Amino acid sequence: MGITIKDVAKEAGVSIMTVSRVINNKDYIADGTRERVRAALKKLNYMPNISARNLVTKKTDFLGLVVPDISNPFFGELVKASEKIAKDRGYSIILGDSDGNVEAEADYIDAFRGRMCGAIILVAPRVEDKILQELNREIPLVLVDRKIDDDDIVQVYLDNAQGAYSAVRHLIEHGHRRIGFVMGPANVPNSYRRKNGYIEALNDFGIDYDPELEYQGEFIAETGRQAFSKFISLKEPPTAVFNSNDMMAFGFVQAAREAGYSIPDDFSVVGFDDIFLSSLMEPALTTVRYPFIEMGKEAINLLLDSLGTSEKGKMKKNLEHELIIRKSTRRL
Amino acid sequence: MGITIKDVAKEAGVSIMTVSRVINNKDYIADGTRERVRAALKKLNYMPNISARNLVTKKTDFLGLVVPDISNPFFGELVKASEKIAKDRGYSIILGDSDGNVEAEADYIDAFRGRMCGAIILVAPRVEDKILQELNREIPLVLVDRKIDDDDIVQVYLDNAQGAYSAVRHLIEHGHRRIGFVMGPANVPNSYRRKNGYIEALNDFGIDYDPELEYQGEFIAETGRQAFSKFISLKEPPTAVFNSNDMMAFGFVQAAREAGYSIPDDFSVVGFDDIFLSSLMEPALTTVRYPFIEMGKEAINLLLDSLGTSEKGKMKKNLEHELIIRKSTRRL
DNA sequence: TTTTAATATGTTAACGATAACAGATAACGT
DNA sequence: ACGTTATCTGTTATCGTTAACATATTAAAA
Repeated sequence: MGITIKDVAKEAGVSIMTVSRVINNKDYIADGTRERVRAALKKLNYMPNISARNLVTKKTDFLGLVVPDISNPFFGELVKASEKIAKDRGYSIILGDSDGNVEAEADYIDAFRGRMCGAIILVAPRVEDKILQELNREIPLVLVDRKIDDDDIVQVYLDNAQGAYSAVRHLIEHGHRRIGFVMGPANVPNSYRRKNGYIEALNDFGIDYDPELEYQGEFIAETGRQAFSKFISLKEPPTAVFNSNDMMAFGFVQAAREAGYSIPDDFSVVGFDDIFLSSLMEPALTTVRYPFIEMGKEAINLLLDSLGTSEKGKMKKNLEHELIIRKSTRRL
Repeated sequence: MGITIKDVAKEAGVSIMTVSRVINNKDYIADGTRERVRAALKKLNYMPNISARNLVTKKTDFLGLVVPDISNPFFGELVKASEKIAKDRGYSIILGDSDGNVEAEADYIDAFRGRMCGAIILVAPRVEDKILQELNREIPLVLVDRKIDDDDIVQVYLDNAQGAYSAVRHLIEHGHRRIGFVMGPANVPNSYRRKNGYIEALNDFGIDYDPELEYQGEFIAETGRQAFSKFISLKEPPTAVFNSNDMMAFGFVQAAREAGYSIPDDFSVVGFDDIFLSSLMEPALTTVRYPFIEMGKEAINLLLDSLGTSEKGKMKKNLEHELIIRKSTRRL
């Protein structure tokens, strides 16, 4: 069926080894021979059998990438940036969408191990640390958007508590004292880190944490809508709401408007992530910019750089957040 | 380094062939033997070497997927749906982001051929028909969102002219006669098909096509902004605008508002695609729903089903569009 | 000229899995 | 009881490529 190196060798009148050398640009090939081989290669439209090559070299140029949700523009940007860098450096991305599901994350990890991926890039907030540490012993690994207390694991992350702190401080500095908090899943580290930042900011400015002002759900718009319903039914509703991500903020804004309220007049709303829609929505959303493109790029670069060295201790990157002030917040 | 089938065989006290049989659930294995092998498999945490397996079976469970832009939620949804179906059916997706670039599309196609993908899913509006036809002879292929006049090529598409026609008819039926058209790249089939639908609708309702009311650019928000600038400077600006996609519509709306105009009072705006943001923007966008999730699902299912049969002639799926009327259009 | 090094190519053995074939034992039908 | 079939396991060849080693030629150095 397929053209093999043998066919090329016969066509060019040389041994398969010579063909292999030409393909891999090895030294000591006579110019004439090289040209004859190249001509045969082209004539037969030869494509090397990657399986055979990988089998003998024990390497692959596949990188496994697991994200919670590609259809979320947030991760879309990250995947795009990663894929670009990977391609530039000669690697291909095998994609896994875990749908935010722990089992799926673990399944993909297993599948990627079996598929002989050269390395794995994980945006997997839910898998246990222990599993990751075991995995790291077996296959090169980068953790994206997740900090883990293990110097042997390459990681790219952002201080989420700090980001949340900036957002909440911004609200407080604009006179808000009753600040609602829309929280993500309790078992996701970045979720409670954002909560910690929220509480810390309240504390620093002498505001008591009121559990009534918290609504917990998923990182989706629907949760924001539900949070609105809860907050509006309160005896003393909040004047501002810090959402754990932009999708939640959208949901909140949408529900508020449908109920006849105006943003930011009735509620100041802050999000987290700064996905593409945040600047387009009405009103444009004040949010914490999450450097997801840089994350993707850094992840692949760090990973590929770490492949050679053994000093992964230095292979950590703490990226900076930025508070983007738009139109969804106002001075009380 | 890695555990091979040989190690497992030794551990279980059987031949490698017996281990292979257990792994692949072949018949005629004594229960006791099967259990011993399974125990050894588990104890050693064995992972088959996929390269070796692929080499001998001449199959892979990789599917190459090329999309123009994963960070675009439109394609994000498509990729997500495809990936899910692929996973359920035991395949993995290798991702390529062509950035809407012809060379990149071709590069990925080549890379996927070499990587021994079992099949290729292409969302590649720009590659030439001829290349696709050649490719189809060599490797199973599905064309997504692209109609090609070749019964041997599996394809999933949507009548874009019809969709555009619905959108423009909706505007005409609401009393608009001067309808602007924001067009995508001229060399992209779906781009001029949408134009054809636009013109056809005008014709059917006795409106002359006026080149002045057309602005041509890329499928991005910026083009919508530029279109606004052009249209507003016209002696007689349009009262409604049909954008070739939602992103353009966003840009148009954004620019219009920044210039102090109101939608739909000053301009009725229609988009195309119905991406996630369309329902969230203010005003919610009237648009033509593009069934991208169904497309992704159908593509993989059709592809995988076609792998067995040779009657690809029937392997075409024409999906239906739907006009979603929201708040960005009004009766004149 | 002879030795040594550089250049150029070929031969053989792996890599880790499955296919194809074959051998052995147990079960069955007549 | 005997051949036949079903069940179970093992041996060998093979997939397409590169690594390691070997050989042959040419050029440079002595």
